[in-house]
Amino acid sequence: MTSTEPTQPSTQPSTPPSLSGARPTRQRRAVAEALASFTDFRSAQEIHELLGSRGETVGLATVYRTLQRLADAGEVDMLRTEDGEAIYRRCSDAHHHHLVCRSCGATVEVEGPAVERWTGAIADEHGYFDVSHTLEIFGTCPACR
Amino acid sequence: MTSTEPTQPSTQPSTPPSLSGARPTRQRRAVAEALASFTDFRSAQEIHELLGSRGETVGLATVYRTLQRLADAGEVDMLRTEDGEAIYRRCSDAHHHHLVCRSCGATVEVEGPAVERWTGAIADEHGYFDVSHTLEIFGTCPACR
DNA sequence: CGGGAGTTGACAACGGTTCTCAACTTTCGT
DNA sequence: ACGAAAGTTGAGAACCGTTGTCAACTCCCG
Repeated sequence: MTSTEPTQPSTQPSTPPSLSGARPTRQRRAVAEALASFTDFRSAQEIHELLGSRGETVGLATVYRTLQRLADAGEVDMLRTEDGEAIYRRCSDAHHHHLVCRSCGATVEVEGPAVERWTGAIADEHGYFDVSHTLEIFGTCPACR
Repeated sequence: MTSTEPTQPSTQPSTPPSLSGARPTRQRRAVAEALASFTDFRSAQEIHELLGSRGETVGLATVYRTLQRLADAGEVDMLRTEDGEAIYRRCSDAHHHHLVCRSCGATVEVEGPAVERWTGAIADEHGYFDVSHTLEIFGTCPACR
């Protein structure tokens, strides 16, 4: 039962995901650095725009390819919004979940060994292996009451 | 820590989701019945084909509309596959989660008071209220090993 | 039976994502 | 260092699941 601080516009920098294996081209580095500049989930298109607004020109297709590669390599988390859009985020090394405010989007990272154990146990119980899970908690934050 | 049986090609019939509120047209009934004929998750297009192969002609748009309506009404569960496609399945009324096979889609409904309590506690701890959550477990089922 | 609200379906439009392919980089072998 | 092979890029087209459009049709109620 732990947590970090809420992550509204938080813009503190961080270490970009490694390009493990891939050729370190200007474009790939740019995407990796962009990922380091935010902590919440962003869509490929948003990341593409972000790069554009910084003067880094990187083709949209390249952004998609790079994100996909990073996701495959486990360097970033990828998940789907309700409407099917893929969103990405560099993953902190620790596995965790999000408590998200429905109205303002304020996010708290939470983690709990209990859930991790539980999902593992459930999967085991049914013979499923190679298990992963997604869990998001939604609510209204104190500021929006 | 509970569960129901795995839900492979199991084809035993069941009660179709209710059309609560909506006009009981031939098409809506057909979709509801189709949903009753399987227990795993299917895409809108698969359901559309299923209907076609049964001689029930229902427009694709209507299938989408009906599924959406049922999902909004909580009559069916909707979730997204890894590649963003929406898949549907009639659901039991009790709140529960899914253990889904990544490769064949076999689904087990699971429930666990522990998680429910945990999410509530976490939310409380941060002052969030009006809480809900989503949780899906993915893995490879024994049959697909 | 009549009329308005609700529903349908063919088809177009949309939007996110992937594909294509020629031009360009990077990396190696020598 | 040089050149060739392999990998990467970007613009645009193609894809495909999904949603919108709108005239024709159904259902329900009086």
